[in-house]
Amino acid sequence: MTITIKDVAKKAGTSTATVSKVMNSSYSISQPTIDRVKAAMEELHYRPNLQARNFARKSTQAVIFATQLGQNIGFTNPHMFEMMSGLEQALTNKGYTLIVKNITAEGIHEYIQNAVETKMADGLVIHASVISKELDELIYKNAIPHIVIGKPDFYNHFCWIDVNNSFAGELAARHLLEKGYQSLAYIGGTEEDKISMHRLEGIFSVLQERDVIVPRDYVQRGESLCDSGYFMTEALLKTHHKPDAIICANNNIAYGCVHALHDNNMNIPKDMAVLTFDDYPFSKILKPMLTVVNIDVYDMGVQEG
Amino acid sequence: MTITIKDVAKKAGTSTATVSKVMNSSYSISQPTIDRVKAAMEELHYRPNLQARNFARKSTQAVIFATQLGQNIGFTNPHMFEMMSGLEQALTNKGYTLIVKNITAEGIHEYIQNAVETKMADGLVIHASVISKELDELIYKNAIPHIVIGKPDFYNHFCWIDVNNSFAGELAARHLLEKGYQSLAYIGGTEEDKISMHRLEGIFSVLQERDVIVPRDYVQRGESLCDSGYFMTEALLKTHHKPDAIICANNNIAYGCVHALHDNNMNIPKDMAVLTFDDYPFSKILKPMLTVVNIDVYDMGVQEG
DNA sequence: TTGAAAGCGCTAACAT
DNA sequence: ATGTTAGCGCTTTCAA
Repeated sequence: MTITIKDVAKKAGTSTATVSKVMNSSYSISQPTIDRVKAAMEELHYRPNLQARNFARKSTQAVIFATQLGQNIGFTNPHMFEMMSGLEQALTNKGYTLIVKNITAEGIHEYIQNAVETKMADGLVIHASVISKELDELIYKNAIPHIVIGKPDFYNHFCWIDVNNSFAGELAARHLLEKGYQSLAYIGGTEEDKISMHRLEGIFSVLQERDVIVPRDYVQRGESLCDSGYFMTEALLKTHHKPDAIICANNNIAYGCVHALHDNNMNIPKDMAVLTFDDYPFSKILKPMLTVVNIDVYDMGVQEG
Repeated sequence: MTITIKDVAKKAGTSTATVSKVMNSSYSISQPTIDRVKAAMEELHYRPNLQARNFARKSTQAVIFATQLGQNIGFTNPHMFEMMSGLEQALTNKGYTLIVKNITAEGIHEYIQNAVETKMADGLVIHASVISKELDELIYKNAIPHIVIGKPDFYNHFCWIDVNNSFAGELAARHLLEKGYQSLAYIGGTEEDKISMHRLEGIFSVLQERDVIVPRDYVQRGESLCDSGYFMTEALLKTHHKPDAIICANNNIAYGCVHALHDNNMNIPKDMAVLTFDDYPFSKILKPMLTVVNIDVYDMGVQEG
């Protein structure tokens, strides 16, 4: 029924080995033979069976992206999908296939072990939200090809990459100080929000280095929501000495911040500078261009390749 | 090196066929043999090679989700990832694997053809944003197992599912009218936003059925953004006869709407009812609970299974 | 109830 | 430069 390498070989009057060699353009085959084989392939509409090929080659040409999905994840964690998209792109370029797998930190050890033992994929990309110490051990002991996206928060042997949020924070602070702003405020997520905390750390390190003192109420914490950004900004405006620049932990917050300033008739950046970290979607919607420390999460996915 | 079915057979003193039969619990094997084989598998830590199994069975146990990814997609299309997550869930339950593939409407025909011919997957899930007439033909002629997510906007043979947005609109309108609201306004996306348009259609059909006349300025169009919702709401508040209920096309818009009402000191739902369509994230952040026509996009993905 | 053996479709030594 | 052949690891008919 389906055309196999045998059919092609027969039609071309060669052996299957020769056909294989032509396909993989390895070994030396004479031009006439190549032509005959190619003609036969055309004529028969031959398409090699990838499964058979990979099986014979003992490779899968696939990479598993293990992360926590579940309801509302599309809304709560766009960054992850952004990375996933970048990853897919990179893998495609290298002829790999992306398998997406939903898993929890509890289940991952078993899953990965099984995936590796049953040879489901050649490599793994693991979101930091689902790693564990046992997983570290498993991966280390078995030398499983992997990469963790996001910095692990415990001692480990993982190979990981992350956006250097602390550094981004430093950049942000330096930039503002260099522009002449004196008193920087930060409105960020909760203490659990590591990204926000890292950005704050970076900012602090710069301010300390320059002996700038930050009033307690210059650092506000809240949810990563439009509204929360709004309220935190209003809180800042009520402080004794108003700051002259606000660094927002992320875009949701920045959104609310801009709103609040607008409602208070404050001009950006004249009355108040506003800075945030991700480009999207500000490039499109904000008339007063905010300063943006652009971090390419998509690109982070691409780097995995 | 790796333990194969042969090793198990040897250790259990049987043939590989028997081992295979034990694994697939088909055919009749005596209990003692089953025990021996299982013991051998345990002892050797045998793990069947899935690639080999699928190859022999001529199946891949994989489904490709073809959609358009690319930069910022995580932010612009959370719904899609929501569906993807549901899909993954459903596939996992059936022992299938989800392959995610980025593709455009231009490239999909070639990709799918290739994917099918080279036997990359057993089935396809295709996002409506990348379908085309040629694809329809290809899939129809070759009887390729598939499902399109989202309603195609041209005559076709696709097997597709979609959220019935028009019906959701009807529900919304009926609900409000039954609660005693008289003049319904709609703030929605642009004309290109099909979801928004379908919801509006549903609303109109109910209003027409009851001979309710809708003033022109009761239907506002804008971007699917927080800000846009804000401005559209303010526009509504400036109309001659203010409406007593606002239906928002989606949550971004609803977000801005609530804000605007708040800024205008209007109480929800006393002064104005607000209704929107997706649950998330209102369940968490809004004190005055909005009425929500909950559409489970995640579940839509699950249905694919 | 079990086993022998012929594949699945391709690759890769090894020979020629 | 080309062909022979033995796999890859599992399934599945067919016979015993």
